[in-house]
Amino acid sequence: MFERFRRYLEDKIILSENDYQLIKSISIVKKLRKHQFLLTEGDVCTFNAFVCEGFLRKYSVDDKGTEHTVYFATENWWTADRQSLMDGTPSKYYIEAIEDSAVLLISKSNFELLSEKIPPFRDMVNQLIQRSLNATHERINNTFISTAEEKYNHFLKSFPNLANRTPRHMLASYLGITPETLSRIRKQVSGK
Amino acid sequence: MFERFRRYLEDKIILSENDYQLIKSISIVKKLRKHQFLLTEGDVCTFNAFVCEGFLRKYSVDDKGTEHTVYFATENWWTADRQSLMDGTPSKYYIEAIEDSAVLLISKSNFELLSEKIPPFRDMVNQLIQRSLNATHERINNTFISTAEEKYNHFLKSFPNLANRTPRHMLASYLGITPETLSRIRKQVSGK
DNA sequence: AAAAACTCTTGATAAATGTCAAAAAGAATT
DNA sequence: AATTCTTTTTGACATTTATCAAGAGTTTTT
Repeated sequence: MFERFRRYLEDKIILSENDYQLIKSISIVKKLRKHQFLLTEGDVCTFNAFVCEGFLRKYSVDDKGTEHTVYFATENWWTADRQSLMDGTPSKYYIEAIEDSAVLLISKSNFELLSEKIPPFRDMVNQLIQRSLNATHERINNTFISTAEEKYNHFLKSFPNLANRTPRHMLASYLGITPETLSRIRKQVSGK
Repeated sequence: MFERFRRYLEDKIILSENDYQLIKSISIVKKLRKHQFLLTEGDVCTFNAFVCEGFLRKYSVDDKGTEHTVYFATENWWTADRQSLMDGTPSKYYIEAIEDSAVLLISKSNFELLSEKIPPFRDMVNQLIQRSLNATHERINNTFISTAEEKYNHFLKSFPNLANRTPRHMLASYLGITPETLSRIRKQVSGK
């Protein structure tokens, strides 16, 4: 499993063999079966997770019991609850495997160690976070600008490889609409 | 004006007098009158801006000409279009002074210089971006979870000091509702 | 101070999306 | 292959929010 992560890193930054050994030594492989949780509400998140294979989502549950998907993560993506990780507060989110998955866990302290010892790693992470922030702002903007149908089409265009893998009701909850509305939109769109 | 920024920095990190002199030497003070733009759509954003005083907002304009406020910035906040800044692409956003304001501009290259020469500065910035990302995720989650009224109340609670300063139609566009709906909500809420 | 230009509120109506219930389709399990 | 469980679709109806138009308040400009 670590090989995946290594290839990911090789693609982004240049590291010594020692660096890779250090990273490998602190990485924990975790396999998850479909429906299994990596994090549940109330937990304090203690890791960053790199997705080697599979498909996960992060979601919250509101007072009425409705799920709201805030994030998907598939191969080569990261996932965690950064808020909880940063502040040590209990998480409001669930992170659940949508498919059988394998992730690499790096604990908070080890992650800080890596950032300290390996500047290129630190810079890579900071750039990722920047990009993530940009993408999240973009998502907010789209959410407000678009109708349900436009949001659906925008998702298809942005994540063509996720479209078929994503259960509809999870996609609906990611778009902020009900499964029924999504179903009707899909019918309309296919008729065009 | 630089004094404001200095106090802000003193509050967060420990720097030498030399560091402050360096920072001061590359900071550009810019005063903005109400309605004046710091950035307009199509511009490439070339700076990070620290708000010394005043009140600004960042918004996009959709096909129908409707404005969508994505961000407010007041004293001690930062503003920029990071996407455009990072990639050198034309911005989709306007940044406009809502009140007479004074900002400190730091160009992209000087900002990188500071991050390189002054590690505490770099760390501070990275932490800010992390927090901003957390807040933005939180905002997305709230947007989906909440009704218009809840979003309004949440804004009041989160930014009590902005509530009275913010023109209603801009607040409405930040919440993703129309000014008319906001007006009706305010009437309801005040009746309680 | 009057006029003009915004901003906010109110009312009537329309459109989009949500809710609830049930049927249909698809997967997983026996 | 049959059964059970889950997911998706469909229909009828309700609710929320948007739209359009007009009027009341505020600010800004002349």
